[in-house]
Amino acid sequence: MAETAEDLEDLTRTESVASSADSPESTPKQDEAQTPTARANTTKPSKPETKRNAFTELMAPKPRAPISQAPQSLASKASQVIRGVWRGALIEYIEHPERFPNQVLRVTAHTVLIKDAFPKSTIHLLLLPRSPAHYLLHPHTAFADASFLTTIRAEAAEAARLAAAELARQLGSFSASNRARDEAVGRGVPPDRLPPGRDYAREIRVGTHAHPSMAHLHVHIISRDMRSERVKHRKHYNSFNTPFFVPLADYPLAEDDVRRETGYQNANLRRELVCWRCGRTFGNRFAELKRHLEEEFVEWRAE
Amino acid sequence: MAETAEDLEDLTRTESVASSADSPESTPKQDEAQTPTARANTTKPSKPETKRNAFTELMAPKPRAPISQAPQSLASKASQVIRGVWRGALIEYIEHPERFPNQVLRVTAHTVLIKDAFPKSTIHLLLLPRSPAHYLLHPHTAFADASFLTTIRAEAAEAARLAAAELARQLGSFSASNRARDEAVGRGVPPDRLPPGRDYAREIRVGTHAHPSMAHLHVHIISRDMRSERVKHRKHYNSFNTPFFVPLADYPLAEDDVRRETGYQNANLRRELVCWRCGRTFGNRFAELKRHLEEEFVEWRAE
DNA sequence: TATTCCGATAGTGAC
DNA sequence: GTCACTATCGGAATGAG
Repeated sequence: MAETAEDLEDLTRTESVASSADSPESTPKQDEAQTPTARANTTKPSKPETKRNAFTELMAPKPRAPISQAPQSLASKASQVIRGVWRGALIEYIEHPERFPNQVLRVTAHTVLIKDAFPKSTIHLLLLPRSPAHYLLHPHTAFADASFLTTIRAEAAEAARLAAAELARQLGSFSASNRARDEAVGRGVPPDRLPPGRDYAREIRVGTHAHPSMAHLHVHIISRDMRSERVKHRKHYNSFNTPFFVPLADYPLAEDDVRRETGYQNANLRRELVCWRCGRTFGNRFAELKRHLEEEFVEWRAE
Repeated sequence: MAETAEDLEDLTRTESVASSADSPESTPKQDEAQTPTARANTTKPSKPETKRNAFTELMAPKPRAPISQAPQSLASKASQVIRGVWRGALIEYIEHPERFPNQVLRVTAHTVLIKDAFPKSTIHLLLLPRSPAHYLLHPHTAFADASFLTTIRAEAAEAARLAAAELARQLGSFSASNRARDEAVGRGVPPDRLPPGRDYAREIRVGTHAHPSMAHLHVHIISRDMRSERVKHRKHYNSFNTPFFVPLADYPLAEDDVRRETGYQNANLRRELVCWRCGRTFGNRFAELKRHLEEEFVEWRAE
């Protein structure tokens, strides 16, 4: 899977959507921050050699919350509850996207787009709304707000285009239906005169999980394949391949939509495994599904 | 555990109970027997470098039983059913003890005494009755025969003495109550004038399993400790440390003895784990019990 | 429905 | 209640000095 990891690295460099990050990976200030008194609330990674992400960032040593504090709003208290536990890890990307130049792909007024730290497909991005009024809401609640939904949908569409372009870059050379375009690129044909290639946008899905584990609102932008060594158990797979995955297009959900029901969604996660591509069933035999997905991947990318 | 393995090797050499084995480990005939036509019913190990035991012996490739055979007695048919499957592996020790000089400790008119191939304690022997009229019976049935029981008991007692002597040899130097004897041995005191040491016979248990998996009647002669890397799961442990283990002294069982009941014995195998020495309970936490048994072993051998 | 580690549980096949 | 192998399932901790 090293190939995949390297290719995802490339994704940060291929597009014109430069992140707003402007701080270099390492600065003298970080070394100064090693003294406990200098750390205070702005946490820094204690081991510079550790690859930085929101998890290491969030879990970095910090003093216990002081007994005497300035009065807080209810909103910031809620945020405080989340901070410092894994459920709240995404807040770091939202509040400090510039700290993660390797993960953050795009920052707009409304969202931060990052690479999922544990991608479940060849391409797996997360779109994180920045609005504090929304970002701790359950997706079903947040996307009941029509205006907010419209905003996020537009950003998600842009993210999906980016994901499709990266998928084309990574897999285009394996694709039969993309061959003419691929060869034209090889001949130096300018972009505006290239023949249409495979429609990779069709292979990108956009949606939420019915029961997110990470507290902050996030929309998955994920390629169809489910080929990743990070897919390690049934729930990983079923969370993207049953109605537990709620397409962003389906929002707002009707009040009586069955997908709101906890029991129904828990059952979805425990369903028998079914190949997303050929429909073959695998019961509980996850390892067998994994081997099968490898074969399907080869055929899928060759379409 | 290499120490244990080596010490068990020693057991074949320490006592005067020479096995009846007289054939060397390897003969030219075995190589001749490699051709399929020469194998017939007397199976040979196909890979000479593999350490030989009844399992490799029994499982070695052999031709299917020929369609046309001489008429057989019912007894030999029963034996035929067992032959060639794991449940019948012990027959090789019974019929061909001379093939296993490293496993067989003693052969008498009535029994073969072997080292268990997967010992569940520091000392773990199996006493195999040679009587074809008994050796495929369930232990509860076989030991309802008073005369047979008397014979096997006498042999088992001898086997237990052998086991105790080997335990003393392996562990005597760690034992407080054995120190005087140990030091006397060191000073060259003749055996008949040695002070009494620790009573290792008390640490040897003799009995059967209520539901044996190996088809041929076998009596376990096992040291008390249960310290062995071959103890790998709960059933291994509980089969020796619940009423699933039936002391030979308890035979014949009464008709209404609860230990005859299948449901009761299956429950015994699934019981929560309890340390045989201190009575501490471990629920289902087998790994924790294993670590605890290591500590108990050190204290037990120091008694 | 975060991951990771450890370990308990279950099914299979065995020349 | 044979073993050995593979895998599934289940709980607990989760950073760092």
